[in-house]
Amino acid sequence: METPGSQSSLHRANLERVVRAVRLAGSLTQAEIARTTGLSAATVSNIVRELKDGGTVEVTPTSAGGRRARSVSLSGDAGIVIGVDFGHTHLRVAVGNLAHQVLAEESEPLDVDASSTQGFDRAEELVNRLISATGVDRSKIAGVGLGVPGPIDVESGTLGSTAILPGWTGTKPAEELRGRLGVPVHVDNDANLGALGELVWGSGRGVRDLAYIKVASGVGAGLVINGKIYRGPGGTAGEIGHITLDESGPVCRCGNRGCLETFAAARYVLPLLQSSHGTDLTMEGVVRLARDGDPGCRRVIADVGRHIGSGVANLCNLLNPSRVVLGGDLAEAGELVLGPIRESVGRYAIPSAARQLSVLPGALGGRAEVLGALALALSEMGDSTLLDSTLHATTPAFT
Amino acid sequence: METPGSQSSLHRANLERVVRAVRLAGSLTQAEIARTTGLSAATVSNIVRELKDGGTVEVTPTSAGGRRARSVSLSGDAGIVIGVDFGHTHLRVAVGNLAHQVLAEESEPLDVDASSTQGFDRAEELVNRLISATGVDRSKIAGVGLGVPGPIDVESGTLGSTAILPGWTGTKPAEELRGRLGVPVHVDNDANLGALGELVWGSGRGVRDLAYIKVASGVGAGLVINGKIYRGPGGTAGEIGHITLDESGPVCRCGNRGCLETFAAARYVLPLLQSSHGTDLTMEGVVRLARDGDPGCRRVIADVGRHIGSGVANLCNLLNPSRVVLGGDLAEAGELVLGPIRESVGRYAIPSAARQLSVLPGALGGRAEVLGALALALSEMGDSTLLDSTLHATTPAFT
DNA sequence: AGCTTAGAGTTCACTAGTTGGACATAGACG
DNA sequence: CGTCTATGTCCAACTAGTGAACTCTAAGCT
Repeated sequence: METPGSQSSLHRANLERVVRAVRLAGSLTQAEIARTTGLSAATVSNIVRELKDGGTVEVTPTSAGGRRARSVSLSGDAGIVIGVDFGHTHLRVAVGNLAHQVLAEESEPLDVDASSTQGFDRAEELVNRLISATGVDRSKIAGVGLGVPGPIDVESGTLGSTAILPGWTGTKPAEELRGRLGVPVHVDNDANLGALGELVWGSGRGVRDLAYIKVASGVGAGLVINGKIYRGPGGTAGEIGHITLDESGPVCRCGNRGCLETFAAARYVLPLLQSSHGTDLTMEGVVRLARDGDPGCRRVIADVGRHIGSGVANLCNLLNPSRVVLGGDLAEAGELVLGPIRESVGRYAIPSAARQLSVLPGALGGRAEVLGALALALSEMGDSTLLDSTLHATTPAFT
Repeated sequence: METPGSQSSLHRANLERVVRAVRLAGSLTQAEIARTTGLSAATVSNIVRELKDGGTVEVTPTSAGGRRARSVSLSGDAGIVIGVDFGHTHLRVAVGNLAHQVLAEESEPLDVDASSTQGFDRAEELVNRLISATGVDRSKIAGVGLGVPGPIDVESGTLGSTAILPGWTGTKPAEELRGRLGVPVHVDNDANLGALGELVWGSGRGVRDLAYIKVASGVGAGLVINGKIYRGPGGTAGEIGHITLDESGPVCRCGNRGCLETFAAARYVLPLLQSSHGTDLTMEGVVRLARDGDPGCRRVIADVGRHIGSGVANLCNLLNPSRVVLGGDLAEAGELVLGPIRESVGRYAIPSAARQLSVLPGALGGRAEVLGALALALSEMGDSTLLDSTLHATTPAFT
């Protein structure tokens, strides 16, 4: 690490400036780079040569109005990042490059009762499979982002006690995976990664401040503030599920009464339908039935929406984000749940805060978390362009 | 404005680095500067000479173990910033320097019915008085921070409609004051400035994330996230007063029911005591009576505290700040109100979020907003050291 | 008192890096 | 085919940081 303030650090900064400009635009000629970065043409010429020699960038001829300009674009295999997402029932892996393109992505079911060792074995295997499938050079792997479905202390990397996956409590997933893959691994919880995923590739593009609400077995939120995930000093920011909606409401697993979760999370909502719809109902099933017109399921989903809306209204008053993105299984219900949410927000949030808020369904579905893991890996390797948006990433159809 | 990425911008950055190091430490020898900034001794030598010639910095001899080291410190009159705070009943002005020292501060009553023109006349007058009192050079004024007690659109600078001061709606206070003083003026609302003041000089020192809750005629919060005021994309973040605590509670001026404000703000709470304690009661009076043992006032204050605590618990679940600072008249009640707040937070916030939260009274009382205005002026002129804390500012007794 | 030592600041030659201007290049347009 | 125009490259000039050598000062030791 060289000293900051030296000439070489300036040079490095300028290299990054150029790379960022190219990434944002997709491809640029040198003259365009000079204009957008404010650097002189001579400097750009030098920097492009250096980047080309280093393999970070590719140069292809173009036809233009004057001398033939050369189009500069990021070379696809300059660096590879990997996203791994452990869900409650699935394991997902994605491989991407520095140009924010997803090269490959795969998902497989994961047994909830699997031991952590088994889980990591499967993850390692799947990563290896995707790497050889895409034919990229293993040595090009720059970093890995890892998502876990539970509270994780980002400092120590230790998984907290209420993890959905039993038997994983107290493990250090990042360390474990790092040991197996031999590259830096960065970990975060699923709500935060979902937020990041939707921010970079989904419904949050072009926005700097958003909340991603994930409704599944519990209710959590990932907050993006100024384009970055906000975790709070203690790492527990975004616990919207335990906002109190009714002081004398049902008892929540957290010990309080009337938390949002007790009105919206699968574990509290599904029992309402068990007497009428059977005991092996899942959230997915409820959503499907509701879309097919089942009145009971519709009613339940609307009620859930209203309660979520109350929580979102509070969040909106406090944080005034420009967008709220709904993720998790529930998001599949579309307007059936979004309508009541918007209605509730409109009623309970102060008008000036609600006015410019848009409530959207996640665009990535269950992929939000893996793609967020990818984005985490990118951002941890110093890619500060993630929020500058208008990223034209090609997200291949999920296989 | 020169291009970023050039050598001269590097030089400028290094100048700032040195200034920052000196400000943080109070005074340093050149060798110490070199060590803390990572710059070489030669560079530091050049930069210090440049700063000394420019008058930004003063060099005084010291005795040390080797060659006599020269102690470098910011020269007191290198630049002056001014804070102006319009309160509901007071006008306050403070003068400070770049070393984060408050040179003079004064307050005078302001008639609520005063026209905005009158208000600005008074402000201009008071600023002029303090400037000549401190004997600083007018041309050294680098910027002004201005606080107004109402919703202000920071972009356009227009005061919103619910301002406490009647007849000020629609004015552009920053423009107005800029016209009179001839220097850049930056404006924000009182809650945000209070937060900034407590962050830099008060109960928020050493912390990066805090919420400043101001309870007065209404209830508002200023949020500091990552050491900076967070206003939200629409500029209305921090509206904790309109969090819904009881869907069927009293009707609030915002049109909803059961907002925190209806349980905690002076305008809703004072009427509760009017039949027993007379109609010309103020919040200040209630606090005084409560401290003297009046059971009714104590009860009311405790109830207010409990409700605020509920709101803070929600905030805490969402943002997980490391500190909550209570400001406004109510803060004078001390433990009478803090106790119930803490109790309520402990009950309603999830333990992991509440664990490392401290709820403190503001250390600056009614001065928080002016000092925050001072800090705003400093930060707007590119002083990014405000949060790096351990600032040993000397805050003279309030005159 | 005199010598030594060690840390502080300065000077200088050197190096890294950016820039303006001159120049070569290549297509478009008449 | 000449002209025009925008592009990319080269070179000399310039800016700014750095290591090494050097000077300076006070304290500690003999």
